[in-house]
Amino acid sequence: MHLTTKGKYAVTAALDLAMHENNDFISIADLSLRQSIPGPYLEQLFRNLRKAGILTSHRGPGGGYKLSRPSNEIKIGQIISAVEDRMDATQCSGEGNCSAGSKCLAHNLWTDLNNQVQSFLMDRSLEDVLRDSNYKSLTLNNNKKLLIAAG
Amino acid sequence: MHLTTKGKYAVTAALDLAMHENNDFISIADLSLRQSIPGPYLEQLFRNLRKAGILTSHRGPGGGYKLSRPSNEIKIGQIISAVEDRMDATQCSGEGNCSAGSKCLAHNLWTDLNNQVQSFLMDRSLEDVLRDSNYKSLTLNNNKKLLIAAG
DNA sequence: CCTATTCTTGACAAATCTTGTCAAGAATAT
DNA sequence: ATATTCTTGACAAGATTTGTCAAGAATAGG
Repeated sequence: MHLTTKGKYAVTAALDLAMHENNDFISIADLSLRQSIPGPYLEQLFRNLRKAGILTSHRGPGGGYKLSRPSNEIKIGQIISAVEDRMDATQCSGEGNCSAGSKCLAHNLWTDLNNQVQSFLMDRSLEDVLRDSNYKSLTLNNNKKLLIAAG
Repeated sequence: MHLTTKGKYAVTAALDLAMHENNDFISIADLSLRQSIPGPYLEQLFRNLRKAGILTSHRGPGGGYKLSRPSNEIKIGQIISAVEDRMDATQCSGEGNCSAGSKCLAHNLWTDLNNQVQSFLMDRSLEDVLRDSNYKSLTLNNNKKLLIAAG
């Protein structure tokens, strides 16, 4: 089970696109700058997201990328699946031949873990994550700052 | 979040030790053979498990390793913690400075995922896994075989 | 039509990590 | 004594991740 920066970059970039959902297309250059992700690397990741039908692109001046569906219809799990290829925790791709042709002692454990993680990621849309993460955090940070300043 | 064969080998080996809990010490050679894990590699992993207080060892003829506690008191999560050093899914080791000094858009998402996975692994002891995995699977396999043979 | 912009594609390279190996040494049972 | 087995440190091959690059195609705007 490997969740690398690849997947995390992809999610972050998609969250940025979700934040600017009403805008038109957003260029890789802008995204790269805002989220501190190397442009050419993001390019590579966006290939996969486009192929997976998650992003729509447009070339030429004013072109760029945007989400192909509303942010509440795109699950984090879909994004990760599109860019990560080693999320499976079993040694046998789930086939149950991990130990001399049959299931290893831990096979069911890893399968259960797979399901757990998969559910977690598929239960959360971009919208969900935005609602529950940064805005709230920023507010908290600001409050804290004000309190500190006031105290 | 990286769960590699390192962690999986360690769990498998610990499960083997748990299966032979009543026996005395078990040598790396035996374990290596039974579980198809490269001996010298297992050695390396067992260092960490010993340092973590999960295994007890004894040198000399008849020596080897055994669990330092009953198998129902050893959690899968403890084993994984002892050998894997990149299980954290955040980019910032949980410090919340993942994006220019403050939390990135996905920070809370990865923190929640960490907790989810950690709970899963800490909720399961070696005994739990043994009870729920291989024996049952073997039984199912045998039944299936019998049914196929009978059909 | 020309030009600047921006995605598209394929290939490549550096850095890091994982996986596995080895050898010399220390403890211990018989 | 001797064979067995862990102990420790270091090292190396392979795979993966991360990041780069360059040439090309589409397109908006003048």
